[in-house]
Amino acid sequence: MMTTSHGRRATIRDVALAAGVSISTASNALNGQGRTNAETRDRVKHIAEKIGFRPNALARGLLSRRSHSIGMITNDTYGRLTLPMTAGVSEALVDHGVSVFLCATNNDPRLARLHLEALLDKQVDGIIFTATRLDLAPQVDLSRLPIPVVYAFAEGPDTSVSFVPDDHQGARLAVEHLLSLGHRRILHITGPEDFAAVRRRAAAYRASLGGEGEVMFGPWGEDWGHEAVHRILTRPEPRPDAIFCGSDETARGVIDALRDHGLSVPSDIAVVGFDNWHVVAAQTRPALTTIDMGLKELGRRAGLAMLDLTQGKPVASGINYIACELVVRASCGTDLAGQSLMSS
Amino acid sequence: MMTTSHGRRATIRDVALAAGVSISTASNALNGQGRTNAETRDRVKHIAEKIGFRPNALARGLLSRRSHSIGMITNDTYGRLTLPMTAGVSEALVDHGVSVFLCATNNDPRLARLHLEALLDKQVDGIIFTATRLDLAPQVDLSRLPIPVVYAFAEGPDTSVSFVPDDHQGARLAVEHLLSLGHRRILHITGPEDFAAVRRRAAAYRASLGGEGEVMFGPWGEDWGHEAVHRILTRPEPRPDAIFCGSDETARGVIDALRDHGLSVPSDIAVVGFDNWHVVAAQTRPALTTIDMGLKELGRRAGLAMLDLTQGKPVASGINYIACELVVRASCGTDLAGQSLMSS
DNA sequence: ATGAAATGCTAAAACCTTTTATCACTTGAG
DNA sequence: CTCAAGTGATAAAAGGTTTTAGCATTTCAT
Repeated sequence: MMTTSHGRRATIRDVALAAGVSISTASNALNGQGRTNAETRDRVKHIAEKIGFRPNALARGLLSRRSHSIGMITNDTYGRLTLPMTAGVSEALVDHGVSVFLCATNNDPRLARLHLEALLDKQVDGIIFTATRLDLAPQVDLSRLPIPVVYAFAEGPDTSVSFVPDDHQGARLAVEHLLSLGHRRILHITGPEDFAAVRRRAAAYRASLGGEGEVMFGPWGEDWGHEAVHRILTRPEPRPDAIFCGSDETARGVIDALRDHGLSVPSDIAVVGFDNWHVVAAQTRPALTTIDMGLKELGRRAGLAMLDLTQGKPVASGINYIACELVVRASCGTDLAGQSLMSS
Repeated sequence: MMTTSHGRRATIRDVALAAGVSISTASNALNGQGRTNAETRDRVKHIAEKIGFRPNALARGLLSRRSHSIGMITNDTYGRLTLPMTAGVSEALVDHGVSVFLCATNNDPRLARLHLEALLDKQVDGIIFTATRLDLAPQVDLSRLPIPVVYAFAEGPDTSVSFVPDDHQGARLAVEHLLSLGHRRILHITGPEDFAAVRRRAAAYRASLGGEGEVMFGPWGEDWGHEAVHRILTRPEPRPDAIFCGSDETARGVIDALRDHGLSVPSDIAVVGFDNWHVVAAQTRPALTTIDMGLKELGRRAGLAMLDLTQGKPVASGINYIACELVVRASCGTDLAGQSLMSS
């Protein structure tokens, strides 16, 4: 990183001086604007490169009214959801010179307001709001801002642009995978019913089974998996041959409980999870077949939408559902095993 | 958020116009600089508040050469370590109007360079480098930057300022907890020896046992926990009465394996982990007693150091070790149980 | 040879704020 | 009554960039 003799970063003034041209000519040459002699242009560019000139984004932003930075507001201090999404946003934008301010509000309205004010003062080109839960509202009013707002893993008002995982499609993917492996008595053990995502997954599960099926709602966490398994094994009805879980944690609890009861996964009962939370899914024994919500892709999409918005391009408002993916590990048997089971 | 009639954000010009004073007077009044009549000052302030004036940080930064933003560069896409630290940094700085750019490099040198250039262009006041591993070097050269660099959960060159968890003290905490509960044959099952943190924890473990003890190095993950337990249970020597694990994941594997072998935790063997990674530690059965590295506090400290550096205050270079904390859950028995065991 | 058009460059304004130097005016002391 | 000091306000410069309008100069067609 070169600097001029007086220690500061090289400015376009230094370039102009060294090239023996005016500041405007230097600017024109570097940006390909106006009428410039090819020879002059090359000379200026060469000198700029030599002394390591890079335009001051503050000055540029002041003039263009675009700071090339956006704010991301999250209530997540833990990181499981936010960081993959932020990485996706950032990845989509860094090639366009846009950087991302990350603001963790910790669910504190005061902090949220403080962060928002700082972002607006810094003239961010837009704001992406993210939550740990689809149906969680921001702690500050984002509806009357003079800049575009995009919701990622959150649902904004109808007129806004939102990106959320396609829970419906994801749940269908899970159930259809089980069906394709020949399972018919599929149970759904999931989280609390007041979560929007939980209700959607349950609805899709029922739809995939033609309206049949049984859903057990409960708290998040492994304990509920244990508890739910205990309940179904101590009742008379026929046992399920597969369990679709609303989260990887629940699935892990379920699998551990099944083992404790002497049942083997996947040969006695197949299990599929939801989240593809690596630390849980990969470490479960057997490793968990589960649904990946594509958070990084979701972030990337949100970032691209933001880019269009800041460039004045029209973006369709409403909710964009990002497709989930099935990640096959061992807890349902492999696809091959499934095939042979079908053909036998 | 009020705006002027022409739609843009209110500027100090609007304030001056509305108050019937010059721009300089308005600025002086708002900032308490220069000589200003008390009555004028109040009037200007009142009007500024009324029309919702907030100074443009870009213009201000251009003049003061302080952008009131810093960059945070991480190679972590997963978030377990980075987000708590970022939240800590952000929390320490938001009250001073400083915002944080988060840059996930995904371990890609090209991306790292791109991010760094964008940060420098935006005139960030400093950069905090973070890694998922203490002994991981940045993918770009940070040693010749014109702005201060702080290392968080990473060790920079001698002349720089670094913050890392006190692995030594943390490991001692774990071993001493086990000793205080009456355990004497304490085994250490941990990660790969080429990790700096692993070697430190192992050294502290040995030191706490007066140079005795046995360390089993292996890969991270639960599998290694299973494998290690299998080894020690199939050999003739006397069994350990406690196991100190180098990570919560390993600890979970250990506990599960012990249960599989018919041993009970904590009554047969006590187990303590390292990380306090909530999803693992809280869900393990029994819930894991473990060491918390205080990542948020580490981030806060790094943020405060950065604040001092950007204000030209001297900051001692070198490595700052942040104290770990013991989090008691159930896998060693409770402290009370320990007390009664000692007194019996 | 002459007017029009094209070419290459530059001065100046604009973005918004803070600070410095300066001006006009009042007050108080001698 | 005069001079010095103090008071309250302001014009202008500075920070770094881009863009607009304009100025010479050259080229070309007539």
